[in-house]
Amino acid sequence: MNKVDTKTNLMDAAEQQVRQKGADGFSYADLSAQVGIRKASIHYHFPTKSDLLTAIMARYSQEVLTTLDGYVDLFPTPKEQLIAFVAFYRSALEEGDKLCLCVAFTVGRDALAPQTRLEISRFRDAVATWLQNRFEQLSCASPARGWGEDPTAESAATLALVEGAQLAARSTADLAHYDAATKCFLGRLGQL
Amino acid sequence: MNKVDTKTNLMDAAEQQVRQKGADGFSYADLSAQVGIRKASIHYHFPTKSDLLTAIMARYSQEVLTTLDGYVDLFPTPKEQLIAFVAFYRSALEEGDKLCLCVAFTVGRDALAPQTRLEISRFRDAVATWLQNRFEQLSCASPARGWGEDPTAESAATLALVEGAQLAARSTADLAHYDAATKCFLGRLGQL
DNA sequence: AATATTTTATCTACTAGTAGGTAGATAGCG
DNA sequence: CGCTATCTACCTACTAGTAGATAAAATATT
Repeated sequence: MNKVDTKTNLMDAAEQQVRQKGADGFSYADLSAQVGIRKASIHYHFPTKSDLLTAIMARYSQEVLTTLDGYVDLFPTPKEQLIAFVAFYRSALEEGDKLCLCVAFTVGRDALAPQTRLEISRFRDAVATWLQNRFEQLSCASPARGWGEDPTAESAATLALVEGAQLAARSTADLAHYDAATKCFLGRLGQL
Repeated sequence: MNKVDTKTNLMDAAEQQVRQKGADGFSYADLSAQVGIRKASIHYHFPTKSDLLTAIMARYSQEVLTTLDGYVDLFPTPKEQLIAFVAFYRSALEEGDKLCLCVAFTVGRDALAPQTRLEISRFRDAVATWLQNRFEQLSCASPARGWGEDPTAESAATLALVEGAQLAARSTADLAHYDAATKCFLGRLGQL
């Protein structure tokens, strides 16, 4: 079905746009040019821009959380799972010109529809919980090494670190800034 | 001089708007209503929006760097200076509805004028250098404690942490998220 | 000191272009 | 025929920015 693909194409284009320029940084006209469909036709698939934004946030959330859960099966230790987490947030930057959708949405958060905001905070909570579980396992596996004394705080700090590292990289479109910001964390992980 | 104040009022209003909603999130009409001047009159003071954005970034940069340099004189140890740094980024959040101007600009960075971008990256570099100097002093004062082995990396990590913590707080307009994200860092500092 | 000129800061009124969104026609398909 | 997906054509509201008038204040000239 080519018809269904149009919807996916629109979501792909919109996600890319938001991650590059923010929710206010693109228009249905931009999408129209990118997907090769008339501007008005977009409204058939997504009646309002809010619908579109909510849809891409929900899809993004699902995809990322599936990936993270996959890491739990894929890597045997919490240490390796956390390394994969940092690498995943690095890969989300692509050429240094994109951010995590969640980060891109946060700046203009007040102008978003409540449903979009809900999707965003659900995502953030889920990622934080995932991280917290990793740190809890870490404290069981190798206690009293400075890790896992407060898995909740470690989780919040790690999420802030990778999101902040994305901002640093985005500010000059240079992935080296991401690597610099995450170096110490990875170094401390490596000592386990 | 009331005349000069108008310019300052415009910059104050614009800075607040950008930090709340991003550069694309406000218009000259919004500013007009806020400052009590006709929309067209704003162009007298700032011919283009880019001029205005560059001006507020330059002013912000100067103010923040002056504050940070003040901390070096105000607090005797790098440890206390770093604690003040984390507190300063917390205070920039105000009620949880504002971000560091630099963070707010970074999402829509591609659409900004080159001069604005320059001002942003200069600011980022200056803050990173300030942090690096603190970590270098820290490694002299109390070496071999896990700190200061790589002041450059510690600096990048700390900047990413506070900026990421701001995002976390902004996402739910709750300062507690900032505190959670910075708790481990402050805890590790406190052990010195 | 009185008058003329320029500058400053604002206004009203307008432009071209873009935003998100709507109405209604149309083409293809089961 | 009815449904899906698209189109053309349009709307209203808003965007940044411009043109030109105006009143007051600062500066220069007589």
